[in-house]
Parts: sequence; structure tokens; C-alpha cells
Amino acid sequence: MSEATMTIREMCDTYDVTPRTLRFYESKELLFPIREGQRRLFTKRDRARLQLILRGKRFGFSLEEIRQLLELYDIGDQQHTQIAKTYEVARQRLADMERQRDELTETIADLKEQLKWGERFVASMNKPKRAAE
Amino acid sequence: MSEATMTIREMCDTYDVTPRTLRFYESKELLFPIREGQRRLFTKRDRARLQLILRGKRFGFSLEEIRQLLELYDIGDQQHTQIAKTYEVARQRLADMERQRDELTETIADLKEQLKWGERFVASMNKPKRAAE
DNA sequence: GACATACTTGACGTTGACGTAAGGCGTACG
DNA sequence: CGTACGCCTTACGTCAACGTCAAGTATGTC
Repeated sequence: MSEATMTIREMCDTYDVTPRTLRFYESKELLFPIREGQRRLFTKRDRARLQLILRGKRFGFSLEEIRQLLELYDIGDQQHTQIAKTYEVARQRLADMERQRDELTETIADLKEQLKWGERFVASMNKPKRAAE
Repeated sequence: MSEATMTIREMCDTYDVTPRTLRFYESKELLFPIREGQRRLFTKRDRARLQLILRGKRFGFSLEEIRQLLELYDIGDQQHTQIAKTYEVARQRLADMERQRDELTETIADLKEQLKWGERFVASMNKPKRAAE
């Protein structure tokens, strides 16, 4: 059974990040590891948040934007104040992401179209006029 | 009818970028405006490339990555050498983008799920136990 | 000729997201 | 006891993608 908390090294190995990155995220208030003496212990909540951070980054969100998104996820768990406002932020983000997805879908189609060209061309290079062997 | 070339200012107004950005892209070999004396003239090809640059940026591609993508688009037009290699780069990019799209779709679904919570909560805040007025 | 304007080329500044190096603390081992 | 880890903080370094500022050139225009 997985332990309740993880050390910084376990975190690094698990999620393929450096200690510096985790400390940096803490300093930016994206993670809130507890302390045992002077050492950090990362909870299940920190791990869930880190996964969302890494995912967000892959979409080009800035850390500050991700921090706002994380606020929303917290609200899902523990009902908080300021819900209406943060809710608006989230609707906004969601609309952005849907636009981005649609545009991405379109670009993929474009690119596939271009690749047809390359495909026929590459194929013709591998097949001389008449096959030998 | 649109002229064959555009000045740097026309480009800036059309695509909402700064002169500095266009010169920077030229220095990085993303654009190749011709010269009339010392001034730049941007061709139709430059405009097509700029659109792809701006689109690429929205997906978080680096300028260097975009430069590689642009090479591919050139191949679609004027058949070039090194096709097989660049073709491979493109298949790679395409796979990346499809993975990214799928993940984005999933994240959107997650986020919508969270928002249902917020929605019910916000609704309950606007409706006290029994309506007054 | 003086001036405005539109463009040019350096060159240094800025921001975000860390990398990296220096020096200190606490425990564990030989 | 020394020293070897593993972690800590502080602080300066780096890279991409431009912004910003200074100084120069060509063209028109009063």
C-alpha cells in the first residue's frame, strides 16, 4: 500500500521532475508540502496537484494560470468563499481550452493533407519504375 | 486587389504583431522578406508563414519547432531534397499533436465535471430556502 | 535647409521557469 | 570522531521571445 506521504526524492523519481522544480512550485504556492523537521513531505493532495500542474504545462498554461485552475479544483472538494468569481474564471479557461482544441483539430487535418503529398513522394522514391528483386 | 508585397507596418496592422517581432522572426530564419533598398517587403509566402507561426505559438510550440514545421510546408510546394527525413519529423509532430488533443479533450471533460459542482453550488447561493420577492 | 516620417541596425533590459553553485543542518555509518 | 548522505536555503546564472532605447538613413514636404 502506498504511504501517505512522499519525500522529495520519491516525488522526483515518480513524476520525473527535479527537487528545484518542487521547491519552486512551493514558493509559488502551487504545492503545500508539510514539514517534518526541516524536510518536506508531500501529501496525496500535493501529488494530485502536481499531476494537474504537469498537464497544464503541456497545454502552454503559465504557472500563474495553473494556480488559478487549482483553486477551482479545491472548491470542488472543500466549499469555499468567492465561488462565483472563481467559477467565472474557470468557465473562461474552459472556453479557451475548447477553442484551442478545435483549432488543434483543424491544424491536424491541414497537416495530414500536407503529409499525403510527402507520402506519395516518399513512396515513389522507394519504388523505382520496375521492381528489382 | 491585394498588392503582391506588404510593408512592415501593413504586416503589423494585419497580423497584430510589432515590427520588432517580424525582424526577430527574420533573424531566426522564419521569414525571408525581400529588400527594396534597406526596407523589407513581405511576400505572400511570408504572410502564409507568419500565419502558421502564430498558430503554432498558440499551441506552445517553440519558434525552433515551428521553423522545422515550416520546412515541411515548403516541401509541399516545391519538392526538395531530404524529404524522407523531414517527413519523419512531421509524422512525429503530428503524433505529438494528436496526443495533445486527446489529453486536452480529457481535461475538458474533467473540468466540466468539476464545474457541475460549482454550478449547483452557485445556484443554491442565488436561491435562499424560500424566495423573497 | 529644416523637419517629420518611416524604416533601419545594434545593444541592453525584462519576464517566466527553472538550473546551478555555495554553504549549512541532521542523522547514520565506520 | 570524521565524513558521507540527503536535504535545506540563498542567490546568482540561463534561455527564449521579445520590449525598449539610441542612433543612423532615405524620402517627402513646407
